[in-house]
Amino acid sequence: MRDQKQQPAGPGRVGRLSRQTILTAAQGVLREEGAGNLSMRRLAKELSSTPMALYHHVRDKEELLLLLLDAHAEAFPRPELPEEPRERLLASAQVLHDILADCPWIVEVLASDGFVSVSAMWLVESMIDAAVGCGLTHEDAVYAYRVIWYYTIGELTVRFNRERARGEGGGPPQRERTMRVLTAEEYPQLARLGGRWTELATADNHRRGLEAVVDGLLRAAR
Amino acid sequence: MRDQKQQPAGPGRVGRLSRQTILTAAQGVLREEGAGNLSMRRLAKELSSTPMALYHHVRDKEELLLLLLDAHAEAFPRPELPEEPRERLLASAQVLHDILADCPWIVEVLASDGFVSVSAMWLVESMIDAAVGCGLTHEDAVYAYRVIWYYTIGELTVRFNRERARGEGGGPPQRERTMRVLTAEEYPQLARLGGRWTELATADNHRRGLEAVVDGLLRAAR
DNA sequence: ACCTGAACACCGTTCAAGT
DNA sequence: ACCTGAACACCGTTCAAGT
Repeated sequence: MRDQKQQPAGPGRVGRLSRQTILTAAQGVLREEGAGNLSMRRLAKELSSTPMALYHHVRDKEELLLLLLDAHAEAFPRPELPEEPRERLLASAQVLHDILADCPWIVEVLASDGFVSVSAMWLVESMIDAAVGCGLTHEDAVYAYRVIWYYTIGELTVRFNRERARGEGGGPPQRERTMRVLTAEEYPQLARLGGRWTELATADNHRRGLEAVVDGLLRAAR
Repeated sequence: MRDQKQQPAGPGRVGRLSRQTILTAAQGVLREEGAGNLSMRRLAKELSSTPMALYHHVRDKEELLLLLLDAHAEAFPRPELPEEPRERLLASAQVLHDILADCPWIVEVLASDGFVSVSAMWLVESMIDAAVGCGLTHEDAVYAYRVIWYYTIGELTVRFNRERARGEGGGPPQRERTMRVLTAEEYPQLARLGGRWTELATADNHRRGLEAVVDGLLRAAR
């Protein structure tokens, strides 16, 4: 895990709290009450401690979230990847997506310019290698990774937000959320866009778009 | 603008406040102090009113943001679009991106499953029409729109977050933000990913990725 | 070094009352 | 109908002190 070296076994486990106990408690809150309820104060309460005690073990909330992401990525099963480059690129990107799909709370942390977790860099490497194997220059392969990254987090952002709007994930009581979606009254031409506007986004469809994106990125290769 | 019909000229302009004055004030705060400082309370102060007064004109903060997005989209110049379908699809998607690129504050509202602003539905239609013109079925064209939408908001999310991390956009005093980026110490293989990891994401590069995505989506057409 | 209590500077939103 | 004041139920983070 990230920062292993800074806290190998020396300081950090003298007092009641440690990075590890904090992380475990955070995972508990996430599991029981959802991402919307994970706050430094809630977490302190969970540990029968004070908010400030936490700041002795993590710099701030963002670091905590990064640590959680890293732990999640590390625990995620590492599937066998195909050898054939294009298949390998697709499979790696799919794993990346699947890792993140389990973490609605990373939306707050998606800030970063790429996948930040050390525990998942093997995936980034796998994707770039596969793209090079497909005939892209190294620079184009890095760029291809970025485009796939954008597509992935775009899909996830929309997905998580929709779930949140529907009240999944144990958020607060969830007052009636009218799902502010365009109505035919506001926008008469809506019908032209085809029905089932909202029902199209499932896991399968992520794969389908992923294939299109990848093929587009590889179209000029070799 | 959205909800024009609900407040044509009847109620809503009797008291000191109206949707319009609130929107104008919000645009001011956005311009002067950035998205991070736009709160219902800040806005009430700007209008020398109370937070609750606002709730008489907008349902909640989300509606306010949607209204702002819609006004922005409406004010955005509507460029001439090329006739040729592929070029038209590319150009429409680029305009969609450019409209949103001016609104760092929409990240909070990107919840929605597609572009929600009525004032910009012409773009969605343009994209879907162009995709059909390229030989996609209507259903595939709608799906293509979604993939492009994911790519677009993914790119924007990363872009805005990077800007925020760098302290642009008039946020709070911005304490030293060490830009929690992977270091070579944490991840020795970092060099393999190529330098200029962060410098690749500019407007030009959005276009380049967009072309790849579009070509991938159109690859099986006709 | 590790933890506590109190405080700072905020949020969005609701309730009950005023005009 | 429109607006106010006070309150509810929170945030992340800092400061000064304790052991």
